[in-house]
Amino acid sequence: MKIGELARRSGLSAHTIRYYEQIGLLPPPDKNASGHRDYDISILTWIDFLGRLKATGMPVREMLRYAALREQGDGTEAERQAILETHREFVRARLAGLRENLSVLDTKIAGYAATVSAGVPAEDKGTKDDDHDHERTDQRHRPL
Amino acid sequence: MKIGELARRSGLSAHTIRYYEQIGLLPPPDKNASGHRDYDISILTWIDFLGRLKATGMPVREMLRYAALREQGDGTEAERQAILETHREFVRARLAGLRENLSVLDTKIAGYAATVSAGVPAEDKGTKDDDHDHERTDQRHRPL
DNA sequence: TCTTGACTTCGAGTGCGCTCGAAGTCCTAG
DNA sequence: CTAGGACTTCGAGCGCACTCGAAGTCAAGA
Repeated sequence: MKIGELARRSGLSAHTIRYYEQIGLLPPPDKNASGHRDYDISILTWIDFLGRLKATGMPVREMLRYAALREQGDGTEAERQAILETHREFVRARLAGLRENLSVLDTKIAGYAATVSAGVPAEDKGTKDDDHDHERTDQRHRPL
Repeated sequence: MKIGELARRSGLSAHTIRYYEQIGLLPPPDKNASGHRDYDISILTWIDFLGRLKATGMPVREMLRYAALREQGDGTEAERQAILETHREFVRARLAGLRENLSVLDTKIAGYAATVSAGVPAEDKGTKDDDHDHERTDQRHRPL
């Protein structure tokens, strides 16, 4: 498979694929007589996994550590596992934070919904810690 | 409250606070006789909310839209609500993706755990779509 | 009085992760 | 034979969100 096809199939651009190879995220592929890159289909699995690491917020530097171990092959499994376990904790924390923020968002939207439907009384809907924007602070106690 | 204290209390740096003001995320605060910024405590609520938008992946450009509406005040509620609802969908999608990737991560870690404990047989643990790294592709069918 | 240190504005620099363009080579179809 | 397009390397540029430093002002404490 040449780089163009890999680009199509992986969703990365050919530019990005070369960049990933350059920094060491992708192993250097075989090249044909013309010097063109010739990829094994299995690279797609790896690219997919890289995408997941990326999507979960792993920085490229960390992916590089993992990729280097993978290249080294046997004997690096424990370290690779450790990297993934650490990352898993990171992802779990992110999920928790995201869930919390989502609920704040829900509350705030509910506040707007109340305001909009009830026709502006915005004050004293009692969503406690969320004053749902308290507008410009300088007009104290909103004159109405 | 002066900028230093706000920095301490908000977790942002004074530099970042001025930057946020400059781009329009924070409203220009009163200034005292010496030209120093004098913040109302309520700004903390707003900064906290901005932090949540940021933590959930809202780009600064979008926060700016929202902040501008907030500055405009009354009559912009529906639009602000719409922004938040759109963002909520975005966050939900992210959560779903994150959860999926987390489970892939779990599977992969389980694969490593099996390899490590069983002492290398790595092949045929049967985690289906995850060959748990398939090492260097050029050593076909792994010679052992 | 002097010094310390928090504040001001302004513009330049940083780190990340690509993204693009230039200049050249090579394969294939018409 | 020629035109087109995909490929090569190399290095520069970009968008985002800060982050920092320089140079100067000002207020309060020893």
